[in-house]
Amino acid sequence: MIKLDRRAKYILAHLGSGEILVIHLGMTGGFFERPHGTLLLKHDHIILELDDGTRLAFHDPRRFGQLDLIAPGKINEYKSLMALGPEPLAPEFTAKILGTALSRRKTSIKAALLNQHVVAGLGNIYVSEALFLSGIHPERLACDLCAAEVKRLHQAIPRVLKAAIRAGGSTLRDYRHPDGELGFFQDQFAVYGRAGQACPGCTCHPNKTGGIERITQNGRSTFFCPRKQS
DNA sequence: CACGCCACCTGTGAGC
DNA sequence: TGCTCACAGGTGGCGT
Repeated sequence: MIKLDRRAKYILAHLGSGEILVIHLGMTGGFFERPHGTLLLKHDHIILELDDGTRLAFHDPRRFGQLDLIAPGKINEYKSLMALGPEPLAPEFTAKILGTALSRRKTSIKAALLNQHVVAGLGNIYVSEALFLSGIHPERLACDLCAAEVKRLHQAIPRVLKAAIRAGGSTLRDYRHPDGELGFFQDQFAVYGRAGQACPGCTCHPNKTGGIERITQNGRSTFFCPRKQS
């Protein structure tokens, strides 16, 4: 392997052969060292032997992950990467670009942000968090947002992602691994998974008003504060 | 084309 | 205690 790269939620491993190994960790995928002579674990699906002899296992209990070996020069034809939207942490991600993309979407802002063609790399958790930070109701239509709201969203998205990266990512309740370190951003969630609780800095009383609410949009949970998001 | 829905998969935890 | 079952998520295929 020559170098590791990333695009959206995909890891790109450039091999000496010119091939590129495209890796998506899915929900529960990850690489773990399995020294020679040690046993593989249940859910170790693929074994990689590195140049220095290190034996790595791709461990993925739910098998949502994927590995694709792309022939030299063919990465631009790889469909999963072709139509991805801008990287939210790159300079190319401007409020104007975001606003233009959203103005063409006649779906909820929640669904639009989950769409990797609009912005690349946001998952269900971070969409809820970004909408809360922006004060935008998740059921609003993407094309109905005003410029000020797009601007707030454009600021909130990198803020949420950077905070999550700083905290080492998020580890949800059903994924634990003896060798794997856990992320701790889940402890900082403002709304995600906190239905019925008070949101940060909440001045209303959860027991009287209901606190954070959970709804289902396009088959996925959304958490939001109906008083702070409109 | 754009959108919604469902399948894929398995560990977890609530409820009986 | 032991069982069943709904639920969680990212992506892609399919139907509308």
